[in-house]
Amino acid sequence: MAATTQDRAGAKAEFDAFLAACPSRQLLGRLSDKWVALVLAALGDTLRQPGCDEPADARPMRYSELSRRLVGVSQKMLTQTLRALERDGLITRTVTPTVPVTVTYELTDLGRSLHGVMIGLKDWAEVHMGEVLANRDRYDAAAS
Amino acid sequence: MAATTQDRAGAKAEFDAFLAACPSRQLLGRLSDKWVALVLAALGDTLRQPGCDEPADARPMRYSELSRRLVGVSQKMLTQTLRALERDGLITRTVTPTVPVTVTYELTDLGRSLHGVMIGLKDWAEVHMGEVLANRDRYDAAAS
DNA sequence: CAGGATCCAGTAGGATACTG
DNA sequence: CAGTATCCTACTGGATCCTG
Repeated sequence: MAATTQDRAGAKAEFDAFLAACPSRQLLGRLSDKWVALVLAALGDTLRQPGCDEPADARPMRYSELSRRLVGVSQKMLTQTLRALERDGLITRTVTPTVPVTVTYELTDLGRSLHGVMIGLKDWAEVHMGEVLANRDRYDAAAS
Repeated sequence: MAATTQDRAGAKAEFDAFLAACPSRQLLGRLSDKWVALVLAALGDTLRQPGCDEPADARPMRYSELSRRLVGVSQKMLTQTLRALERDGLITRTVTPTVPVTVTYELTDLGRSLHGVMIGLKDWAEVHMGEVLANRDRYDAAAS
């Protein structure tokens, strides 16, 4: 997944996010979004529920299911994020003409390739939260 | 680095970024920042320069060096980002009282543990940029 | 149910000028 | 060199109302 070494050795990407004009800089900005991380995490996480330990394969999720999982997300942000991810080809949107309509979202292969990174980010935040909190206290105390 | 499986198996974190009130949600929001990703990537990337292939250990970077590497960053954003990262204990700030003053930034152990994830994100953006661009074209064309 | 449309407050973030 | 301080705009993003 994190093929950092390989990338430099083999076919070097012609994109460089360190450069302001590079499209990858803009893409990085797009991916660096709380809701993007959470949506991607949620969509890939469905089968990793308590009880089941194997990642298996992701189950599509409905709009309402996502909005319930991402506690506090506004429908505007959720829709906006989903649209952007769909446009970039990270997720698919499937409309089933039931009454009322059913819409499901699912990771594409491309989205799955990013899922690991996003889970890594989310997990890092959860695992190191305590340490970060302690660091903040120390920093703020020093500035007394 | 991405100990996703391990985290669930072992000591489950008491933080859950899916919950709005959880501090880790706010931390995720902070980390989900273009400049955070680029600063962290830059600080850990110093020894992985062309020519040298081994990651070895990161060299501290000066403020001006960072601002040159992160093309297009404003001093406000750079300073703001560096302060936040320092407060959270991800980087250290060292002032050497030369004339004029020299300030260097370096990853802490905590910062290094996040570096891999951030590099993963940046590299993903660069590697899959072409594919994403193609997906966008297809999406926009379909909405004609 | 799954959004679209609109309004509006808050803030992110650039530009500029100044300092130890 | 490495910032701090201030101003100001543009966009983010929540709240609200409406629809197929």
